[in-house]
Amino acid sequence: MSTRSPKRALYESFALVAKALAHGHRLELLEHVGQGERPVEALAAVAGLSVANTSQHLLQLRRAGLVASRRDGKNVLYRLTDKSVIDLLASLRRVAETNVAEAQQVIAQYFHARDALDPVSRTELVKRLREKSVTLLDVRPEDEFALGHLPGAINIPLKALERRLAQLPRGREIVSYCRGPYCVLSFEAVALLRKRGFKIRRFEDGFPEWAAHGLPVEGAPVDRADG
Amino acid sequence: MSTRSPKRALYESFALVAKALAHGHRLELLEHVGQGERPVEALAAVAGLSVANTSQHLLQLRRAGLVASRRDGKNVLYRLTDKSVIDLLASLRRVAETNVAEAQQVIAQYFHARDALDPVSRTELVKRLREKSVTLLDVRPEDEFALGHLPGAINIPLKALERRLAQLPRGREIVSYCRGPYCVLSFEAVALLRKRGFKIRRFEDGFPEWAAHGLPVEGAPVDRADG
DNA sequence: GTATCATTCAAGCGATCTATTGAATATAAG
DNA sequence: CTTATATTCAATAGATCGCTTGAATGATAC
Repeated sequence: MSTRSPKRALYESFALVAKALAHGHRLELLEHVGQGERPVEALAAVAGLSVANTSQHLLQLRRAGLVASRRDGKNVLYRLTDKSVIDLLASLRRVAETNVAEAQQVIAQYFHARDALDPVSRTELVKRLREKSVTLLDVRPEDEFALGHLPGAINIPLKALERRLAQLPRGREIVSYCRGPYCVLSFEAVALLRKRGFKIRRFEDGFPEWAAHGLPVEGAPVDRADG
Repeated sequence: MSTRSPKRALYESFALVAKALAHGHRLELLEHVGQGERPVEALAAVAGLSVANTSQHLLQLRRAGLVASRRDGKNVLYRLTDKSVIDLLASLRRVAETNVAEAQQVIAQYFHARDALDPVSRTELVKRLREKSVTLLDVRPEDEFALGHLPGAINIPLKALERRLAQLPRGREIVSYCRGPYCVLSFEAVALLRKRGFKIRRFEDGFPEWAAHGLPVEGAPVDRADG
């Protein structure tokens, strides 16, 4: 391996991590793994990939130290190794959105309402929750909600939103969130609910970022000290 | 390009940035570009690569938005696009050093004295400089020093250190720094000077990180508002 | 204009990466 | 022990990447 100088060897180790990030499918898998511990099959389903392919990508992510796995009966559950992975993904997004024309174009075109949706920052959300002045809406699928969610959030998956409007408050401000800063679910939730006359804004991050900053979460399995 | 869904298109843009980081040579080039604006030839020389190869790598970095370039006479000068690139590199290093066995091994073996060298944090260094209780030593080559350095630092390139010991204070504490957290120059400087009886510690980061945090620098060309 | 220097482009070959397929392994259930 | 299920391994073909070579471009100097 390290037939080169230590300097080179170190750069190659860093490159190994970057290589693991260097594929759209793996970045998508990381976002899904970030919602909580899940088996390969479930990750394949949400990412729209074959199981074998998903397995290969996950193994690559594991070799790079970005995810870890444990066996649970017939399943192998994958999780992020570390909060530092969330930071890395955030840095990657930031560079792309400030410096890559194609990313800016996609964001402008499909996430156009981005600023118009009046995003709520993490610190603002913490404050608003403390003073109980907002209703939190989690629009992810039920199984992801079950793996952990922001405290007090109600879960109405985007697909069910239209027929469950009655569960949402009319006067009170709502803040919706989902898997991360570029997860479409809460973008669409805000668009839909505003059309229906609700007062709603978007949380600028998602569940994994919230948890990675050490803020309280509900419904998550205990973070077992691994062996 | 984006025949896929916007979500996929966005992931692919992010992957494009990661791809640019996914090669040891490009990471090394980024560290050198981070010292200041330099022509291709100079970068090729410090990185030990052919000019053509260096040019290709730099073009890839440019496509990914990590570096920018401008022509100055016969030369094309490359620079980092943005402070966010420094953050990204720092995040990448952090993940590798906490989660990748091979990186940990190299660090333990060749940068062994890492903790023993008693690194000085950025905030501590700011404080010590304010109270003028340390001498700052920049051990990078002269041309890099000329492109910008920490305020008040004296420049003695590592190669010249042994014959210029007289320029260093005996009683006073010295802090040395160079290109970044894993640049070997200041590791070796500390090792050498301690053997010679000097009181010296290592700054945990390097010049680019200092500058990226908005701290004052000296000797740098003005940051022209680009066109 | 011609000569010179720095950089980039274009083509090519070997090496690496990706997705698929079918077989192998590990665990659980009957 | 046999069967079923989840995941991984092994082999493969096609695509992409990395480096070298030699030619082309851009800018300066004469």
